[in-house]
Amino acid sequence: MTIHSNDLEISATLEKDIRSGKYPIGGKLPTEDELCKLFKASRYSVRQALGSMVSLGLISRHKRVGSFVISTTRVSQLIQSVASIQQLLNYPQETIRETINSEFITVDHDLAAILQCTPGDTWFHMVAIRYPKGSKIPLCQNNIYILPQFAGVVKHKKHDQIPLADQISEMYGEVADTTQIDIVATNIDQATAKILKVKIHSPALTVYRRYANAKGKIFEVGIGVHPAERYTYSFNFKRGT
Amino acid sequence: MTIHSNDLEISATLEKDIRSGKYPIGGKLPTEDELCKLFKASRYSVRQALGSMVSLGLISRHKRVGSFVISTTRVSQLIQSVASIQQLLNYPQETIRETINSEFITVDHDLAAILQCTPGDTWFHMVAIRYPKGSKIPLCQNNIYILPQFAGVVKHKKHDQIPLADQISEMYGEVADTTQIDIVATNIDQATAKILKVKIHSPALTVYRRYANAKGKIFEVGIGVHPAERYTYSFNFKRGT
DNA sequence: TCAATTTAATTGTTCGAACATATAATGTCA
DNA sequence: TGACATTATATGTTCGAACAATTAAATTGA
Repeated sequence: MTIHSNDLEISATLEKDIRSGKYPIGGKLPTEDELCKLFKASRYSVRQALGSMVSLGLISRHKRVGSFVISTTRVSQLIQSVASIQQLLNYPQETIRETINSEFITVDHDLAAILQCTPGDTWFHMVAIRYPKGSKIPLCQNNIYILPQFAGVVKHKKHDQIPLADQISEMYGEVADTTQIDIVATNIDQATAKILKVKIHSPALTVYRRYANAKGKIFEVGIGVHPAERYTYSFNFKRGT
Repeated sequence: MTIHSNDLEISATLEKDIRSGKYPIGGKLPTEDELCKLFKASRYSVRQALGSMVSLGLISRHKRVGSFVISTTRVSQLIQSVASIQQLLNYPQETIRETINSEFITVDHDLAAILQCTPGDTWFHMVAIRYPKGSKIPLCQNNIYILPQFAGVVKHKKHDQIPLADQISEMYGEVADTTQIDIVATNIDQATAKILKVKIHSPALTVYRRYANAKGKIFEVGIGVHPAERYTYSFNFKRGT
């Protein structure tokens, strides 16, 4: 293609040499200068090549020291990425959340384990039902617990339309850095069965969502109970790099 | 820090200008040459800056045309990434898979919907039970379907220890490009209840895993039935960029 | 011997220049 | 008018050079 030897040729050759064992794991690659002479290329191209190998997880580089082989194969990861917290739950677009109760509570022993906090702490508790738009059949029951300082979200004008975590982010600047999701199979108890209009003990998917900020502090926990036939948790992974 | 104006200053300034509306969405940034004069920097630094803005999802660039603003805020995504297919199921490290049956089958109408193939196709079907190491209590029952040309995996020496998808990748070079996971709550039927040593109709988590190659062709489908109290599907997301 | 200082090797950043490449816009000709 | 060729323009790639920054190793000194 081009008249110069380029960064792609260089990294491809080095990658081959690493796989072949010429540069073993833990071994040191030639310095940039040596590679320039080896490939008759400029330092620019050599550095482009080495840079791409770093991002592929093949080598690491250190000032004053050099480049070292850390793997013979590219790190290839399966990645799921979602644009918003709402997508994590992949509800059909058009669903409505209706809050049926909200109050400040004192955390007991059992709840403390779920919220990963200390018994006696105060949290704000909301119970909500989610319906498909225009339908009377509830999709799920949601128990939502948030730190008391964020209780003001109930006054948000679009309160019932956008996810609570987004409201908290918008109103208080507390942003979900990590989101942990646990999914378990359960039987629906009597009280919930009545709300969801299903038979008692029918199977359900219960989804725990824990939102934590960058410091690891959990500020919202949602517990969704979904009748089995009304909800499938579904997602997919794509191989990266 | 440095005596030159650098790529970070340039991209920071441009990002600010985009947020302030100086360069609105859909608008065109100055050309590289103009930016060089504007920032009194070399084209190298300008291009570094523009490159980073592309990867942040702020602008797009086109030869002969220029750079265009596509967003006023960085794309910030929640990302789950796993290193291996095994982690997708997050079984405890030490579990054993025992194959209790394997045969070639002809796909009927119902199964065709699950395998997303045509009724009458031939697949290879295996039934396996997974146990915690040293225990007699089964963790789950697995129905695994693979394309017939990969049936040779049963002869693999470590057959019962490494994930099937990894074996197929190793023996046949067919690699999972995308993996779709569907999770539903179910009741355990009589036959499965006996195998898993639980009461009939007790709740279970059923996990469908569909592995497809880069062309989108599904080559393995696994259906795992996990008694509720023995398994929780759990994962977490971290905010990217 | 050991701590502080200096040296030197290597990667990191930036520059100016040249040429390659893609393509929108323009021009040409039947 | 419309198909085809040409041109101009902006981005894409590579070069050689200079200096900055970091830090392992060597040197120095008490």
